[in-house]
Amino acid sequence: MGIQGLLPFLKKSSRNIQLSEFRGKVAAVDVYCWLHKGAFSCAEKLVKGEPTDGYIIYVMKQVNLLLSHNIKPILVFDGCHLPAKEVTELKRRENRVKNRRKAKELLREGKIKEARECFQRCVDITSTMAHEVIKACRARNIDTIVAPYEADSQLAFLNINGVADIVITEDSDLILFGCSKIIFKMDSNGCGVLVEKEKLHLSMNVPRDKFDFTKFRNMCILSGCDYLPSLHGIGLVKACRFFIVTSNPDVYTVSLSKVLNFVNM
DNA sequence: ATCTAGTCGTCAT
DNA sequence: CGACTAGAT
Repeated sequence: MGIQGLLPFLKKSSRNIQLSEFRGKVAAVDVYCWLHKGAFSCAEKLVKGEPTDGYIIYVMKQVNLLLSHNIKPILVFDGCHLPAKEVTELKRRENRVKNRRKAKELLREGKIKEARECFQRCVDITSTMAHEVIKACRARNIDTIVAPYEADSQLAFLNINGVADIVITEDSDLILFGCSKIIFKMDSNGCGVLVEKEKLHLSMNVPRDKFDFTKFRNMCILSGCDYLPSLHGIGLVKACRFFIVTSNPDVYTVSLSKVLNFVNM
């Protein structure tokens, strides 16, 4: 679930853009997002195990959109699952099985439209599908990378080290990973929302020289994240208010009573 | 005003 | 994954 409500919180650090602004740049792409959207168009065939290239067509359409703006794409794929997220993965698998049963049932009853919705809910992006897209890219000389684990950190690495000027994703965690420029909600017209690291202080309501990225990251962690149970009643706004006044930027050594006292709970 | 937990949409005809 | 929202605090 990442950080709840991070993108709306960062409205002052965001602006609408068009891909044409990034002519000549290199973009690292979180392909999982495109794979998932593309799989929607051919969900039933994928679940039934029937051959389809619908998702490949969609990914390549997006790739062509970047190329048409003279942007060089580097497609980053997910590698191994993180052991820390195994529980989440198991729940998702369970959900898929449930929806698959329901889809087949609806199909028998002749409720085609409702069945399709269930099929779309239980699509799984397999490594075989990823490999098909990689082959399609290789045939067209498009760079692809398979990350050791989740693509997030690989995307951030490429951006921080200057290999990629921008990152294209739907995952707000990339902001915490330290990316300088991220495009969210990119549509098929090349419009999207750009979030810049250099503008993060605007959303925290502090002057640029008072902004500390570590504080920002710890503020997000305090508001609640995937990796550990979170404090009830503390969201981004309260976490932000706390970190503006505290001199200690370390979320782990700050005393709990201090936090609770500050937000008067 | 803020937080939580649940539901819905992503494609494309 | 996020967006949106009803409902609780």
